[in-house]
Amino acid sequence: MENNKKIWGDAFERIVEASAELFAENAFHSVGVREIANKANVNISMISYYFGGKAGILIEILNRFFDMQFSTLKNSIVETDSKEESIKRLFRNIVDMIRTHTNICLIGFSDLPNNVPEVYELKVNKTHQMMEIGNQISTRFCIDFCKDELTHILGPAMMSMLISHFTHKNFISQIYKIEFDNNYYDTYSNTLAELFLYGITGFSTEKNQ
Amino acid sequence: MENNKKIWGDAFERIVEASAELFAENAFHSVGVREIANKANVNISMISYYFGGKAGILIEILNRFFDMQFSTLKNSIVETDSKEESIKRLFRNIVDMIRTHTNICLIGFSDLPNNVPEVYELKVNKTHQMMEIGNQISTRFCIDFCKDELTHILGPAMMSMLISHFTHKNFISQIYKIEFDNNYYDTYSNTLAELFLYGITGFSTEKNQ
Amino acid sequence: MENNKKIWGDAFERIVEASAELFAENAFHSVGVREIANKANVNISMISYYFGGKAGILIEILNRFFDMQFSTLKNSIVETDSKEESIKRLFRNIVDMIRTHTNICLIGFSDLPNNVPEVYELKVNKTHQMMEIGNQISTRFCIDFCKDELTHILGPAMMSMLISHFTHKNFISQIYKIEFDNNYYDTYSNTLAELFLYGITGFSTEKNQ
Amino acid sequence: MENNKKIWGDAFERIVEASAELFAENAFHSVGVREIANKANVNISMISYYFGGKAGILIEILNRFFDMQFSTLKNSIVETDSKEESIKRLFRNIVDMIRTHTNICLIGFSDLPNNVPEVYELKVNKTHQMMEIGNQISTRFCIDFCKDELTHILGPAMMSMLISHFTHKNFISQIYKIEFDNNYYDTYSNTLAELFLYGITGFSTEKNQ
DNA sequence: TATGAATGAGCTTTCATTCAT
DNA sequence: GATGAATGAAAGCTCATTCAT
Repeated sequence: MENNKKIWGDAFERIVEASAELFAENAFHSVGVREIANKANVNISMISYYFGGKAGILIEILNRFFDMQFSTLKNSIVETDSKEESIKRLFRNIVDMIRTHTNICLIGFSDLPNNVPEVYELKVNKTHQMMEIGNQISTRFCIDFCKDELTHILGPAMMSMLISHFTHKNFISQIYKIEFDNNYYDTYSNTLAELFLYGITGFSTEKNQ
Repeated sequence: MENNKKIWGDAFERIVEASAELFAENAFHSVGVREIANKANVNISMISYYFGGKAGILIEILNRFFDMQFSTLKNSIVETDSKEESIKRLFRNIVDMIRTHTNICLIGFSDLPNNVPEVYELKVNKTHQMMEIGNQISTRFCIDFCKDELTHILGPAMMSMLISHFTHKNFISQIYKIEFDNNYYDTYSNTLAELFLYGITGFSTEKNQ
Repeated sequence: MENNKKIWGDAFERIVEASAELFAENAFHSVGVREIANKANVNISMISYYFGGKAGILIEILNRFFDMQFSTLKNSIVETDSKEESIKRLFRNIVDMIRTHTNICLIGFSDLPNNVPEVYELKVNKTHQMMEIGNQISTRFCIDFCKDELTHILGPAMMSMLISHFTHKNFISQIYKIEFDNNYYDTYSNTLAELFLYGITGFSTEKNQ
Repeated sequence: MENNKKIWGDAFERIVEASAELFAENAFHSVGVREIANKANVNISMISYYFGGKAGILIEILNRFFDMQFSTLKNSIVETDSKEESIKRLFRNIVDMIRTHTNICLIGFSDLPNNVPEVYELKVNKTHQMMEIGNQISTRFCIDFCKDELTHILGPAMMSMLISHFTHKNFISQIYKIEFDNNYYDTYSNTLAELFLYGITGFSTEKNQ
């Protein structure tokens, strides 16, 4: 498929982008191929032609998501970092990733459809790989405190924490009149990193000093 | 509707329960009314009869979820608690709530459909109420460290952290052979409470002592 | 059924009236029993109970219509009338009938559903009786000019002419700002009677004198 | 839509014809899309594809009807005609139109559904146009006798008279054993024209001479 | 008599996909 | 490569009617 993308016109890419936008806003099953084809400005039958069906687009998006996520995590491991620097760099990188690829990340982190076999399998496989990477990261800077069996608690907890703002963003912006700019996301990333490092007690101390 | 439930037969309740199970497993839009009617063992037209349409079931479930969530949060505020006791009690109560009403909670915490106007409005309203309760809780035991503007970060982060395990449960259980019993959830609740209180640094210290 | 009406409460009558109103405005098949029951303020099942089904209401209405129509026509024959008096009296009586029982007449004159066997049969029977009455009327005052085979042309033509205003009333009143009062209907009845008697040529002469 | 008809297959036309037949026999609301699709020998979803829904077919038919009716009326105005020739030509042309397009005309003249907004609007618009054309015709050959305010009486009366036979045809043919051939319709058209011109008095004189 | 929950067949419309061109 | 007409299944919903109470 990677090869075909070069041969095929940019219709392929337009479909992916349109779908990412639509799937991020509404559930996979509630987005129709007509809607996608419309937004992408391509003929309906191109979706089956390029992707073998609607699910194929989701697979493509998920593959991109997981590739991106894995490389972001791996690239965040810097040997010379202290534990605090590690976590802060990690959180900053993840937040950057989500900000620059919000749609794809919202889709990747959301509850994916379990009733589409291909998607389900991919999710199982990638979750498995994710856990391994999580272990590597734990090993890197948490070796002295994280028991193995807790990886599966702290890992998902950390990722869920980080994405939570983006899934609630629309609602939060209706209530609090906040401008979500670079400054905001620096604070966001740091606040959660410090929460993760020192908890609300340590966090408070630091902030109030 | 609360009154009607007593008058109406238990078909009403069977529909709610079947739907909760199905909506928890797959997205709202990918569950059909025929599937619901089958599982609930009722005639398909009873869904419109009782709920005015498929969306009505989701509204009923969401109302139950938010009622439950609000009362759980409010009931977790005990004046005599220390900060640590507060957080631990809160986390324990939320985990209990999720365990006893897993389906409803998975639905309530998940990305709800934005393209169903009634559901969207309810979500906006309830998110607003939720933020107010979050503020009350912050005020109760975080007054000395939580700046107001951080409620909207820590609140969603906390809830997302707590639900994260349940959304990943099926995948985790395929990888790690863990028995999810009372002991497990005591640990789970405590681990996250301590993470939230002291971060991974304080957490590790305590655990390793 | 005549007997039952006295025994039964006025629910029977309320159903007939509500249905007449609804059937007059919209086609029989597009009016639901719920709508009828609502408007008549009775329980849905009363319709089947009293009338044996939705079609039963239409049958009741049609029977009333044909009874009314037949007696109106018969009562319009006055031995001592001249031909002109006959026609004018006839037209006046029919217009009166339509004005006082507009809904029932609109239903009776409209295209009745052919796909409801009971209704179809009734329509065939009553049309047959109607033709006989038409013949009697022709015989009474048209004997010298109407060949038998023309009854089936002039009869329907006359009735259609007379009802035509009422079927178009809503549209006409949107275009011409006319008050439909007693005066209007005197003119209406007379205009058509004269048209029927003398045609537009005779009619014009008379009017312009 | 006129353009598309050429591009689209003859499925479009088959749907229109099948629907015209069915709508002419039974009310719009009592004809199902399955029935139409069956008769037209097309897939059921083609109805939404081509017409956007069942109502779209009716709109198409009504547009054809009104176009046809308007051009028939306009084409019946011949400058050199005497008043009698005018009316006779007009009636002959209308009867011809109804005979060659019976189904469409029966639909167009019948009580259209008021509860389909698009249809209702079209009916209002076209009735308005129809009245204007009626005025033109009155002006042409009735200028000396028809007061303006009577157009809305004589116009509908005339059209209703002419269509009346076709709506009663099935019932009439069950009672009178008449062959409805060219001769019959020549008589039919002439009888009504003379009725309209001279009334039953003049009519009888002429016929009996 | 009167109720309203329950039924099952039916409705129109939309779905993702295919195929001849 | 690309089109858009065509397909058949399934979607959510409404229908008139029935039945136990």
